[in-house]
Amino acid sequence: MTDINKDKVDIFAVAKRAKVSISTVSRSFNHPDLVNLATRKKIDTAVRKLGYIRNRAAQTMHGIRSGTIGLVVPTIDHAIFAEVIQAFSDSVDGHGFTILIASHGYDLEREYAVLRKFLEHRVDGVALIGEDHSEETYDLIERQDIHAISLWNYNEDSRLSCVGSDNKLAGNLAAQHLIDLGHLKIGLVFPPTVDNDRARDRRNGAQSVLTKGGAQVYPQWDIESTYSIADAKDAALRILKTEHRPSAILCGNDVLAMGVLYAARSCNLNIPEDLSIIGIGDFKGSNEVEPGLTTIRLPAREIGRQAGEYLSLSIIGKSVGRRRVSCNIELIIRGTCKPNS
Amino acid sequence: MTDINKDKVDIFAVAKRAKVSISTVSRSFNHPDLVNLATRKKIDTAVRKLGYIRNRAAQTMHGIRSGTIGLVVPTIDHAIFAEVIQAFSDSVDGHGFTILIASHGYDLEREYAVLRKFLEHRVDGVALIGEDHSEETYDLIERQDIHAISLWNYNEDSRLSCVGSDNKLAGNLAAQHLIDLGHLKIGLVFPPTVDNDRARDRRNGAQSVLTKGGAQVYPQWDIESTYSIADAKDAALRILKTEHRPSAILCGNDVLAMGVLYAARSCNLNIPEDLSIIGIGDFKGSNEVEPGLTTIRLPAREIGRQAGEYLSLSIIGKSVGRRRVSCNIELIIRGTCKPNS
DNA sequence: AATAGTATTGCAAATGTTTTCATAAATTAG
DNA sequence: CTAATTTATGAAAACATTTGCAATACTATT
Repeated sequence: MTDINKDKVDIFAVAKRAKVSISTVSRSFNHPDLVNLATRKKIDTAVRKLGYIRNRAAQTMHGIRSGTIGLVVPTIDHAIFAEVIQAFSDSVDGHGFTILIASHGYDLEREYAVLRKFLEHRVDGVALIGEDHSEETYDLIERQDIHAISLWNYNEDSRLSCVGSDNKLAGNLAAQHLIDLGHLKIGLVFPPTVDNDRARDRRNGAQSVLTKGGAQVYPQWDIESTYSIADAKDAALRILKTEHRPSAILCGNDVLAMGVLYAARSCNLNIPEDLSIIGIGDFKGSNEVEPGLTTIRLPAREIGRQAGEYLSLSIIGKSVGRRRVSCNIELIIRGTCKPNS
Repeated sequence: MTDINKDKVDIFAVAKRAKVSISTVSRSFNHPDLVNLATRKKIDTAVRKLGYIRNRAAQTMHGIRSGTIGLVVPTIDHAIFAEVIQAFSDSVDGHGFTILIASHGYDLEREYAVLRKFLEHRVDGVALIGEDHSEETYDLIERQDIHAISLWNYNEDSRLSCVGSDNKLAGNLAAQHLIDLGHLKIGLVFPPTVDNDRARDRRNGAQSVLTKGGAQVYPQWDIESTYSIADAKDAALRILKTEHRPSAILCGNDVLAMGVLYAARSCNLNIPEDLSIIGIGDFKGSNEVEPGLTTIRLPAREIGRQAGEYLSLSIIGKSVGRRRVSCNIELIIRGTCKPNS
């Protein structure tokens, strides 16, 4: 019986079967040019016959990179993050990295816990969403001196490298568009802004332009809604059912805007004749809905791609130092806004 | 200088600082009951001061589980998968597992490659979507004898354990509803069915009921659309603009149904008066759109949760053998279908 | 006070690789 | 034909842990 160690298929089994030493086997994987073609073929055959699969855990122990990148997001199940995650994944995949993913549900303590878990797995780098993180989290990243990047928001003073868009500017642009159209009675539908710098920046950006433009935002028109189309619809119904309603509603993102749009329709309001609506994000479907949603386009795929690219290169060592990348945003005019009469 | 090995913070550094042997440090992590409380405290302090983080790669080499689960999906950026992924992630997270994720873009060769990569990382288990996989993929899973599960589709003959819904039945139910309402001129909008058993099952399920019910599906009403609201809208416009159009359209999923709904609106057709639409899935927003989308609800979260639970337990060893779980689906009647006049 | 446990700790082997160094074989140059 | 290279391979140390076994120290019996 040649198969003494029955089923354990490790590098020894391969070496034995190919009648060479384990060094040669290892070399044939890592530096094939250093081993004879005939030998390599023998090894290859043995590998195939035995169904050998290399053990990265063992490799990682030599200071060799684990080939993994940790991605921590608030939640996977949001149109917006799903798109970023996909692009990020494709991008790092191209460099041979595998993604460890986890969500924290907007709980920064959980975010910290997830980060620690990732570090136990010796990820080569981590990507976080936005800039609101606990001090512990930032500390950990700095002490462990791990490659890290913040996605989605752009901030010239970011503590980490970042790839994202200027969310404050997004708020500015949306508000300015409404002001330019002559709207003065404006409603706001935003997600909770605590521990969420993206939403906060947009909101502040919008507010400042509105104030400057002389618009009124009555408190009862300023509502908070979780990131959910159902919630946003409910919330919007509350504003729209009153006699005294705004002529336009500015939404923190396109999902909320969709909710508002549906709410308007269920009140038999015509869009944009009876109400203007503007969103932020330009998600899938925003262009197809009738009428098409006027919004601020944030280049989700571009952000994910660039972030993945930068982080990969920075790990591989082809790029160093902090970098801050700002991805362009633009106003997309479709059918949900019209001049105030 | 006590810190000879400058920065390398491993179990030795901790041991030295706590003035105990590395065995004791290791034990204090893995079998705390076997080490004296005072010693444990010393170790704890050392760990904190040094910022030590355990190395799972080294642990994994002892046959200890890696604590990771590989999840391979066609794509992350689909409403439907995002929801399943989130639920699955939450579920396995509760058992201490971390997810490795990758997408293959409906390319089964890439799926195989991803699976191999995961196995190099010594994942404790893998989850795949559906039952269409290459023979190589099935082989690999069987030869490596790894815990595996197929999500999303239920099939009593599945080769792997599975947690999902009966997609054929979903097709049946959708078609039956239209038949029951007296529709006979029916259009079909489905995604490509090659290498996609879920879509294929739905389609076959729908077809068989339609045929039995005496409905007509003219070839020009039978269209294929990628999983995209934009594509579906375009496709639907082609049918709807003709004089001779169906009285109802059955869609392979809710995203496509949304596309059809928007297409109808842009043709100034009233839903459901001029056209009935039924989807499959019951995604977010399907309830909120006006009118609400009639559809077949597939319990995405439930599937993700149960799959995560089963796979975790099966890895931990609390459950064994193949299991096939069928998650209930139901017809959700909303506003997009009405009896044919 | 001696004996038998029991609680606590350390030593050393083991885990599956990679890599340095040394050695042997083959090739080339002189 | 010998010396000098070059090519190809193997032995053993290293990586960061866990764990079986042995040794020591303590506690409770009688």
